[in-house]
Amino acid sequence: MPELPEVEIVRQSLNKKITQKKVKKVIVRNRNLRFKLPLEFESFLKDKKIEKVTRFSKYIILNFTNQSYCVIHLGMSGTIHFINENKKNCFTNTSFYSSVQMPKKHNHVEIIFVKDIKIIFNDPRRFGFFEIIKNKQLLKKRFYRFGPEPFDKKFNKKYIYSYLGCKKKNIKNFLLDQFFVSGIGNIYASEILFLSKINPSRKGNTLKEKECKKIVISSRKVLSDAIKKGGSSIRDFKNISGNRGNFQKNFKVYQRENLNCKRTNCRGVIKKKIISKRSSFFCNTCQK
DNA sequence: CCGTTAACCTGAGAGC
DNA sequence: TGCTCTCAGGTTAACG
Repeated sequence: MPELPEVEIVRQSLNKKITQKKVKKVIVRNRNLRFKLPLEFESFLKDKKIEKVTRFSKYIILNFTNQSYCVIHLGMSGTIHFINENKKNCFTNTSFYSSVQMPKKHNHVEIIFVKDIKIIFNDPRRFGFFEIIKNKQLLKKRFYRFGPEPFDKKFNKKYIYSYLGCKKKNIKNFLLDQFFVSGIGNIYASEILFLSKINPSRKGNTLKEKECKKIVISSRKVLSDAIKKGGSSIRDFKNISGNRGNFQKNFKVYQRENLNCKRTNCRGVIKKKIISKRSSFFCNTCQK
């Protein structure tokens, strides 16, 4: 489901809700996630206190006060629900896939804090996963191969131009490659290329420096706009606190096949093309 | 090393 | 209704 903006929204609300809270109990109903949940998972979390909740790329990182960590990936369909037993019907805006009614069937992990506050990890497809990381060095090691996030100043024209070099892979796949750039997924890759006026099928080695610059600017714009709008909710998601993702209303190309191009003075029509088994949307007229 | 493919899963929606 | 097929916001092991 979630790309950088959606994960950031989840991080923000989690950070508000569980900072300084101590884990009282962990219940695992299904260990068979994308990677099998380690056997020591429950005991590792128990009695640890949350210092803060951070994020790298599409990963949520629970930072414990003793400098250890729990890394969470939501996969395609994972959601985190916040529940305060003292205030019934209190959900955070951490769901982008499911409706308010959580199908209990897919509640795989519950982390219960003091004062009857808990978070529930729900994931129908089970592509999501948890990892425990014992110290700062190991956390650094976990992400050392990852490319910079678009907001990082290392993600600049020169970096992109030299990384693409003579490589023949198409630019759409580069944007999805987390070792090149971290946090972009299938929706935002299409949106970023539209804003950059670059056709998703263009081979990496054909991009000019000026186009690399455009990718820097547009990826920052698309992702930060999406965060401002609370992320994208493709399914008809609503939650009780009333917050929901709204960026889907701003999509210029994603899921707009056969509709008119939104760029001023462009009379093009949005096309859909399967690139490496994943759908890409683009304007055949203004994306060269 | 590079680029592509299959595999991991469930559920919704389309078409018959 | 019910069956089959396709598709979905991601990652990674394996292959040529």
